[in-house]
Amino acid sequence: MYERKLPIQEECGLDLIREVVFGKWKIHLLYYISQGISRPGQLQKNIPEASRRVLNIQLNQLEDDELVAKTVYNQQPPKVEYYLTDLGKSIMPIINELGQWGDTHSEHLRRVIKKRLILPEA
Amino acid sequence: MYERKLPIQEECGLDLIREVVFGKWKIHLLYYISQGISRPGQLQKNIPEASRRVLNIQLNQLEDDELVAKTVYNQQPPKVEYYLTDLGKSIMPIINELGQWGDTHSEHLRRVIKKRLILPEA
DNA sequence: CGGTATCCCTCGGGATACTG
DNA sequence: CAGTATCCCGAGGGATACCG
Repeated sequence: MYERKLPIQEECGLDLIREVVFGKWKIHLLYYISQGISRPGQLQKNIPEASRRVLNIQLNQLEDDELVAKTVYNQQPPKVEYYLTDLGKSIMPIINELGQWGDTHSEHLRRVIKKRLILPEA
Repeated sequence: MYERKLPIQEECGLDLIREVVFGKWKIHLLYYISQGISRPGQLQKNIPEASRRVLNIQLNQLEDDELVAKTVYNQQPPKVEYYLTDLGKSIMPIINELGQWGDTHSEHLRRVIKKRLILPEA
């Protein structure tokens, strides 16, 4: 009965997840795209705290990771529509659960997070 | 029929989640603690890629956010045991799902992630 | 409207060494 | 064994301006 040195199976799943969805705005982007908000301008409006540049970077990464894809319409003015791939769709249930969890405990979470922002000046 | 400017409910859940679980090792820590690996030294062994310092920082944040708590035994040598709070327990199902999703798609994910690391030298 | 380039700066996180 | 202090670095991300 050897102990496993590295519980590869479980551990790596979490590592991979982190690589793919731990950008500051990635879960938001996935969420909004899943809601049919497909155009970059719309996404930007829904996440005003993020700059256009960062949003594009993270969209590109999501594209590289094949969680989203886009349709480019060759016209003036340009028009682009993002959509979830099958892989992207497969992760949405979990992201929705995360969002719900955050909502459910929002009061508590807001409290502890604020503490983090204020205490430092002690 | 007004459009909602800010879909506060859903959006904020995701923001809060990010604040609480998006440290580099937080989901790993939660996972291992949930598996009964409660002592700092053991956690360290299971996450050798992380330094002791960072692990402690993230454990402290998880503590601040009240996802985990610890028991300190006043003895020599010292002994500390972390455990999940009710709030922490409540998020484990989702984290497990994340891990499973990562495992399920590990082949695909490893492929696209590697691409990210190699292409840049073009 | 969509995308990228440049610049800059914060801060998360790694290494090491020290205290209880 | 557990925790913290110091030092340092790179990446991630914000602002702005410019091409298609």
